[in-house]
Amino acid sequence: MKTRREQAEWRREQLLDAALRVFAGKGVDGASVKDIAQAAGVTPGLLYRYFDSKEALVETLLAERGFLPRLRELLTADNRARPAVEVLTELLGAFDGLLADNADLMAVFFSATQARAALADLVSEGQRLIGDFLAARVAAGELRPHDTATAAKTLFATVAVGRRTGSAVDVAHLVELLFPCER
Amino acid sequence: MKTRREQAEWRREQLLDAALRVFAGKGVDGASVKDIAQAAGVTPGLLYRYFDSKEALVETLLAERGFLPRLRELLTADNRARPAVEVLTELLGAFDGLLADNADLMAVFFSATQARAALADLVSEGQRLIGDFLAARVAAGELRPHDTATAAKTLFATVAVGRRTGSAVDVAHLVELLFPCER
Amino acid sequence: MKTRREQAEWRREQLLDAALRVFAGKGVDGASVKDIAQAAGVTPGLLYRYFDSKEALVETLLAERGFLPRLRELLTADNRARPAVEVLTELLGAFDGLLADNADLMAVFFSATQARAALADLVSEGQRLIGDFLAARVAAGELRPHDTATAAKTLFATVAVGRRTGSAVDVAHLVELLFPCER
Amino acid sequence: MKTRREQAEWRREQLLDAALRVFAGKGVDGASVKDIAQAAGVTPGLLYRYFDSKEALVETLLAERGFLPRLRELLTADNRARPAVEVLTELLGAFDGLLADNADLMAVFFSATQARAALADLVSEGQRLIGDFLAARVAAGELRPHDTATAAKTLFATVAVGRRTGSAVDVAHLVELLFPCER
DNA sequence: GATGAATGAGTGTTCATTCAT
DNA sequence: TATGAATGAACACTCATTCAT
Repeated sequence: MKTRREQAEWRREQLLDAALRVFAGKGVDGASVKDIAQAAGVTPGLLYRYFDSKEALVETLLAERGFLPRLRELLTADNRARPAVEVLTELLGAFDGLLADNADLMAVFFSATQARAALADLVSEGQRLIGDFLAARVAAGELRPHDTATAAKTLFATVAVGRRTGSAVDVAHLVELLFPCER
Repeated sequence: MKTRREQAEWRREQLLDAALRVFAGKGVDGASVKDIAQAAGVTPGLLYRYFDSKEALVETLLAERGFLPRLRELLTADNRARPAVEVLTELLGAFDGLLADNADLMAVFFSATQARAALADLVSEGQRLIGDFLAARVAAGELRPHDTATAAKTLFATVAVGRRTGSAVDVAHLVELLFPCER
Repeated sequence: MKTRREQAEWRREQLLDAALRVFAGKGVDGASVKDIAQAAGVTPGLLYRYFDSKEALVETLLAERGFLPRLRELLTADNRARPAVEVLTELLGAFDGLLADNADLMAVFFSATQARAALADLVSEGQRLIGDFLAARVAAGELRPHDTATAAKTLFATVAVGRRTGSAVDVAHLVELLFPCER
Repeated sequence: MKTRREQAEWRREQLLDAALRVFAGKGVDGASVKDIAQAAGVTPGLLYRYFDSKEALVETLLAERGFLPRLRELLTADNRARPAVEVLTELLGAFDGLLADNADLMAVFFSATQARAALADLVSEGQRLIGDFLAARVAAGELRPHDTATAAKTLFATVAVGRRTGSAVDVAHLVELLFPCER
């Protein structure tokens, strides 16, 4: 037996779930509030008890369901004891999985006309985190000195575009390609 | 004095121009037929003499204004006589410029929900062309044998995401990073 | 400590107060049940324990808060001993004050589409009462015989329109104007 | 056979007619755009080719159908050669007729929450015009000096309230009442 | 070739009202 | 007694589209 509080929280999440699904399928502009409500099995009016407007719903979705936090966790884990190439391979694999798990959210990012800033933030944050990791390994003498910023961008972009365009990337090959002397 | 035929062709192009501009700014779903007509300085009704529907307009736009032809030109130019790294650097620079020149079209691709297939085609074609180029050079002994497909994906993706997220890529660094032993 | 009965009565009055305020500000159609509930510091649902519908609330408001009773008191006070002009001046002043005190209610009357009958009743009752007063004074020989009905209408209307349009009436001047020979 | 221009003008007037009728019947807030469109025998969407919004429609109605212009004509006619009382009687009769002819518009004025300023303007303009007329006659020695401003308010208000509440005023009696010595 | 009047289905949003808690 | 989740119908307004002119 749910308390009222729990029920409300559950409904909110349910609406966000439905919105994510519908937005991913039809695009933010292409999806109607009615579509979302139907996907959630409720009336359109109810949506407005939980979100001020369709726009507010989109923003909430991007803010609460963004995977930046999880990305941050992933990249800041303590892995100083392991070889850089191993960690990198694992990292990119995990990132790729993250994108796969959040394909819908990716689509929302790309379709939301006003959310470009959020998209740019996401990408640059990811690049910065990977760049920091690489720089640390260079400083430790483990990786050859090179342009870590560009390397980070390259890694991130390759995985992301692979996901976006539906052609998965062979992560092991990618790392080997970018760090050939570490064999 | 234009012939009837020329006038019609001119108006068609004008409408496509306007559509490209407006779609890029507001997204395909966010832009109305009225918006496009206004941008072209005509009445919405006129649009239907040239295109069957808004949807048909989008499809025509993607089909006729796609920059794949120009990308193909770029990559198939005869450059066997020049060093691979030099050609690659020039190539990626030109590709970056192509994306910059067609920022509007990129935005349409990303915003058009049904255009994912077209987008994937675009990307994979580009990757294939670059991949072929790299493979030829490996075969010629000029580049070290490596995973050319992944390298192509990487190059393409890095430039594209750089454009998409507004953070330009230093192409020279990128090539140097991917082909360090070629100096 | 209030009894249950008292508490209910108090809440009812509180809701009517809030409704009067909100209706006056936004008009009957322009005000929502939510607006009224918020003004009363309760939930919309609660309103339906005290009134059957929004419409019923309006009707109750008009019926219970109408100032006809007070107008009647005012005009039927025993003032046979005082000069007519003095009484009239005082009377109109009091009426003017009554309208001022009930500006909100006036606004409700004017905005409630279905309340025209009530408005007409209010006005004609007022006119009748003033008319009776004037007639009595004519009969007593204190005022010159004239059309007392028209005089009553005139007095009443002038004060009411002054209130409605925000331009107060100088009651003393008005009486002097209508009964010039009594100086 | 109507030209396009004429047809458009005709439709605009037809929509204003319908709006006036519907607003008068249901009040401005109580009437929906659909109601008005139905009354005009068209689709709601069409209304927006002629007016920017419902609010704009109300404003246009008040501005274009206001009877102040006709009131002004009435009161500024050259009547210096005729006795004041005769002119006054005719004037008030005409004004009364004007209100009768525009009963719907009166209702709109009274029901439009935001149009109070317009109402006040209407009333004060009317009062000013009658006041000027009276003052001129006083200056000419035709009427006894008295408070012409209050007299004007009184005349105007009496007729207006009579119309508003459905109880017509006997204009002749009213003039006789206010100017008894002129007989 | 081009216009713009007109439509019907849709949009996001608000509202009066109900009822389990 | 009082809440607030939920609804269904309505709202003002926009849109893609048609067609007589």
